[in-house]
Amino acid sequence: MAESTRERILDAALRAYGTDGFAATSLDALAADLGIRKQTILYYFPSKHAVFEAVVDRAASDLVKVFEEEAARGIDGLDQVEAIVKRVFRLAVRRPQLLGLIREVTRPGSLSIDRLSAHTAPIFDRARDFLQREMDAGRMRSSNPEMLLLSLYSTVVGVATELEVQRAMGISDSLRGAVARRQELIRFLRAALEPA
Amino acid sequence: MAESTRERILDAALRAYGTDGFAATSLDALAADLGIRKQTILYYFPSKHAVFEAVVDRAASDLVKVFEEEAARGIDGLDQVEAIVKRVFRLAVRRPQLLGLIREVTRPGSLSIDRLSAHTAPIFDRARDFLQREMDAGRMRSSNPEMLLLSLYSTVVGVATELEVQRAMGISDSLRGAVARRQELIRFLRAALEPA
DNA sequence: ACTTCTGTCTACCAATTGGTAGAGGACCGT
DNA sequence: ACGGTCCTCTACCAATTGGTAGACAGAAGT
Repeated sequence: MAESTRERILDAALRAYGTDGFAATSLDALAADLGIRKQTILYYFPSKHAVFEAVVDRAASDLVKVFEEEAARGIDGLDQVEAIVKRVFRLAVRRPQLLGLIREVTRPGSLSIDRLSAHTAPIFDRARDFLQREMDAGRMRSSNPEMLLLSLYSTVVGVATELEVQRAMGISDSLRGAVARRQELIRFLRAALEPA
Repeated sequence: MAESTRERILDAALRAYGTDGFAATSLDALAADLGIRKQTILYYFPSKHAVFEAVVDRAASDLVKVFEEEAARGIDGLDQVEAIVKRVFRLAVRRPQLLGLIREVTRPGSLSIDRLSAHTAPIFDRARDFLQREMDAGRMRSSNPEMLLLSLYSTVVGVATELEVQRAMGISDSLRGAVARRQELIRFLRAALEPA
């Protein structure tokens, strides 16, 4: 079955908001990209901002699903960290706009940050518990798990999404480049996390 | 002497573009914030985009200055990394919009990325050389210096600027919080970089 | 006194913005 | 055949956008 109009709108909106941003994407541009009129968009969503919120909701639940799937496997220690990094990279390669949207939402002064937080809070909690558990078990260098989580988040998301910075540094952004980046990142994280 | 109108415009524009973004900031809003008409802004700058470029230029050279000052001290190994992290954090606390602007410019699909790169390329080169030198001297775990630089960049900038993510994780964003974050980050980086 | 230059303003403008009102077609169950 | 619902459209609209033209005031040079 062909994708419903509503779904097509959300797909196009994710692409546009994830690369150009919310403010820079007009309803007219979005509609033109889909070959429809903006009034059709406003039939499915009450306002431009409502489109954004729907996109955030869907992106967040996609993201959460990835983590839940991974967590369900119940791997231990640094292997678990490595597995998650690999998943995030696969996502960054396959659906770069998704991480772009996260970046858009988490910018200072964002409107829909709470909407995103509501989805992600449980996985943050779970991640923190995981780190604490691993530290207690001596499989990971002990430190403040919240701060560590923040460092991990920044590193992984940054390496996965800061493509322009990479270009500026002269790093190749080919697929082979992505694999190399991932490998180097995993080595970096293992070194940072291994117990002394 | 009172600040010139041109300087006042650049200050206000940095604040606005660094928090709300370029597209979301109209010339009218910018002018209203300064108590002038937008035509006065257009007297000093030929277009809205020219204002942005001027802001990027000034922000980039401020940033570069910070690094050059630090590099001039010629510290070795991990102490140098720690000193730079401290500088970046001081910047993040004192002028958060400056890092916000960097974030805006480095977003995928950005227009003025090349303008920023032109300024920062020399310090990236210098940083890469520094890392290579330290590895050769055995003061740092050896790995690909370019990739390592990217990991460092992501981690430092992320921890310094991802305030909304920190809120979502339940981390305090007070000044004391910033100090704690910095301390934890330095421990994290030391662990990641120390030779085996 | 006259001119020139600098800076800020008022008055516009065409294009674009998000959003409303409602027509009309396609498909539905009856 | 027919009323209702679903979907997409045309036709508008008021507000806002970035940008132009030019008036006007003050200071400076001559």
